[in-house]
Amino acid sequence: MTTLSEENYLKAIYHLGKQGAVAVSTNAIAEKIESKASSVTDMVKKLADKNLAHYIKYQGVSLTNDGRLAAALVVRKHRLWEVFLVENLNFSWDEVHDVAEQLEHIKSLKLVNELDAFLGFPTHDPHGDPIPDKDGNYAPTKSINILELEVGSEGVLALVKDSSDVFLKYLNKNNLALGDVIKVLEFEPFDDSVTIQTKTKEIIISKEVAKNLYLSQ
Amino acid sequence: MTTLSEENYLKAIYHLGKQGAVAVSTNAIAEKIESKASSVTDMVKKLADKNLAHYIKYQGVSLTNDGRLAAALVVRKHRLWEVFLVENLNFSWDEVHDVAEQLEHIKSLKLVNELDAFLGFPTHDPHGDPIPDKDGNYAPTKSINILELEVGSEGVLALVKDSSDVFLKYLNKNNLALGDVIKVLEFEPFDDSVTIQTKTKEIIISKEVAKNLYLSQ
DNA sequence: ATATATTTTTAGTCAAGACTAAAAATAGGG
DNA sequence: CCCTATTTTTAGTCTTGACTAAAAATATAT
Repeated sequence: MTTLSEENYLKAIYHLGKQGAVAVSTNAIAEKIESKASSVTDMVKKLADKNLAHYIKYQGVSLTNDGRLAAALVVRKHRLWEVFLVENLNFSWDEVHDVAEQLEHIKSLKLVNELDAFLGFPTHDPHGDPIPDKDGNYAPTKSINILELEVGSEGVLALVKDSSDVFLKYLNKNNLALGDVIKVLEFEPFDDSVTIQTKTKEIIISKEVAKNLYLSQ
Repeated sequence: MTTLSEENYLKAIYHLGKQGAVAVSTNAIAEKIESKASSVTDMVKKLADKNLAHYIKYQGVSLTNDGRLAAALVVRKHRLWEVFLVENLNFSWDEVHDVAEQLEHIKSLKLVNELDAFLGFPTHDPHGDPIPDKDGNYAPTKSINILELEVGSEGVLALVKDSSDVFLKYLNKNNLALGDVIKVLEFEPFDDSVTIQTKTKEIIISKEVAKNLYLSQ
């Protein structure tokens, strides 16, 4: 059985592992989890003892199959609860994170799977992130970042990578939501900002914003 | 902010306080919570420091107004989640306890209150226990124990006091559920067993069982 | 009323998980 | 290739919440 703290480390390694790196560094985990490298070293040894992680001193960490499945289950729970909060309890997409962060640690296989069924087996959470199935798998996402599109192309806003409430509130303010049709009108070479056509108006978004918006076509 | 452990102590004192006693004994709490008296002493001091409990050495513990409200909120959450599990996630009444025991510690006022609304503001959980409102209050229950009825009187099964899965499974096996009409047919003086008419058949229940069944009329 | 039994508290440990400061290993630049 | 900067680990502490064993207070019984 995994503790709450172990689950948070597994999740951090899981997410960091997704973005390329074969082995994740102690410091990267510490930063993600807002703790210190020394604490990470301790915990990572424990995960290795439990056969949840591969760990070689000074060489970084990666998940074992067991560890990856455990992490995926936490992510699955997190995202299913987010759907529940938005669809059934009138939460908005910028309010769900902290609560889902707690709910993801509730231990009951029946609970997760019944919740999944109750929600109609959703494939994505309110931010467009994919929901892993019981075995930790999900269909590879094919959405593409705005910065990689051609001028004139359009698509549907399918994923926002940053789920912080500051960013989501920015999107709310600009009337941008998942499912909206967006058209790329112009790239500005000076600062990499992008002019886009939203469902209500034309707006200029900075590179930092554009980096977090993914469209499906 | 209360910790998970503090909340469990508050809940124990709250429940023990309901059954009469003005001040609850260290040993009683230890037994309820399956810990040791010495651990209870430590925690109770902490609760007193936080103004959640009144505590006099060797004299027992009681809750302050703040403590009682905090405890009632935990109970409120526990019972609301039980309703959700049974009504929406296909849990049966003997499966909900362990999961609700975890869910009751999720911290989010919005979550509790939205859940309450989603469920249609239920007044009782699946075992017939009353659900406290936001302020910790609930209508006094007027159901009466089977052992206090007259022969020939009947009522609706409104509350089962023991919510352990062993007991609930016994009731399932005998086809007894909340809302069923039950008639008292005979009291046996030798062992205080009771013959009752259920919706399907006549059965004899032991004193131990009868003690836990409450009818409303 | 005093001796004994029971309950409660105190004192001292322990494990989990986090931290700081210092030591060790690795990486990078000249 | 060596010297320095950075990263990672180790060693030692701290806090929370629990425990055991011993001491202190209270309750009970003759």
